[in-house]
Amino acid sequence: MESKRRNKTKIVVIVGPTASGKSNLAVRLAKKFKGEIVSADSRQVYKGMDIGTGKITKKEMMGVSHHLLDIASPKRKFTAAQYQELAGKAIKKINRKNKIPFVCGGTGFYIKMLTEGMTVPEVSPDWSLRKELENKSEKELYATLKEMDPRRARNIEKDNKRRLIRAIEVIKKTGRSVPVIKKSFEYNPLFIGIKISQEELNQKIEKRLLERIKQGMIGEVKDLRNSGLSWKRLEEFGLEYKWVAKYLQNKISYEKMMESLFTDIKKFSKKQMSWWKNDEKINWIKSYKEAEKITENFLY
RNA sequence: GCCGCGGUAGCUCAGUGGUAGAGCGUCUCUCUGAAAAAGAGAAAGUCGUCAGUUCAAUUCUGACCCGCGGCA
Repeated sequence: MESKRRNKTKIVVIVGPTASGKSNLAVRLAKKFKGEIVSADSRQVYKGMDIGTGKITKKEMMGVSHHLLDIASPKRKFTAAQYQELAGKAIKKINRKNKIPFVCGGTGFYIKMLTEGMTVPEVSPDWSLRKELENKSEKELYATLKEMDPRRARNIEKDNKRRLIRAIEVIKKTGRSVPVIKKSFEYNPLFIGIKISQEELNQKIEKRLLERIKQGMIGEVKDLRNSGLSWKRLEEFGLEYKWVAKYLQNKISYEKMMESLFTDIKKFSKKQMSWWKNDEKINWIKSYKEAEKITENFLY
């Protein structure tokens, strides 16, 4: 096992819920161990979405290079497969400079795709087909899938419309069954998770939200709208963008917006944890010192 | 003090003479190009208290307690 691992690129992966202080930990570690950061965040990839996503500022970067921020237009949908490819490239690039890649972010699915090298069917989304299938019921879609791809039908969730549509999309385009997931572990990762109680996290979330408001989060959403994004699209992004957009359309009051933001962000943080809490590969740390020590042992 | 309305799951409320439901929340879980997305499952109530009618009461009756509104 060890000899096998020796040839693989070492990466340090930092996970944790929103507001737990991942970015700061990543920067400190990267600075100490000559690293660069690869973000794993499905919203921070978009340009113009800064305050609402909690994107790190130039100053906070402390000179450490960051990859996969501001690489997509919010007008188009960025996908997990694109992420996988671009993150892979970024890691190679960092590696060639003899630096250590530090993957840091809150999107569990992206991290999983990257570290487990999941091979996802190479069929790009067909939005008109999806729209068409959207009109059918889950039952109908399941029946269709069962006929076209019984293998995939066996392990899919019958009530999950979105996934049923995707599976049908794949079989329609390729004519072949949705393949069983293959995993390839290209990297040798060290997983570091930030341990924090839900109560403490909730306090941080509330404090941070008030700060974001002060920093002009509402104006940011207005700007995005003025740049041509539809309200529907803004709501699709979720959390800050969703609730501020509803507020700006006068669908809800300011109080309702704040209340929904608190509850939704807390909910989101719990959902994030469900990706990691039972993962035995993760080293849960409580302090920077601990993280530094584990990283040092791992790298040298 | 009188009149009216209400007291059912952590919260907001349905409901029925045969010991109860929903939404939200909580907890588990899934995750095959939207993942801040999409979906699944579970736990949870002495139905305000006491008494009466009844084979049977959360449901009907009475008293009491608590909350809200109105009149004094």
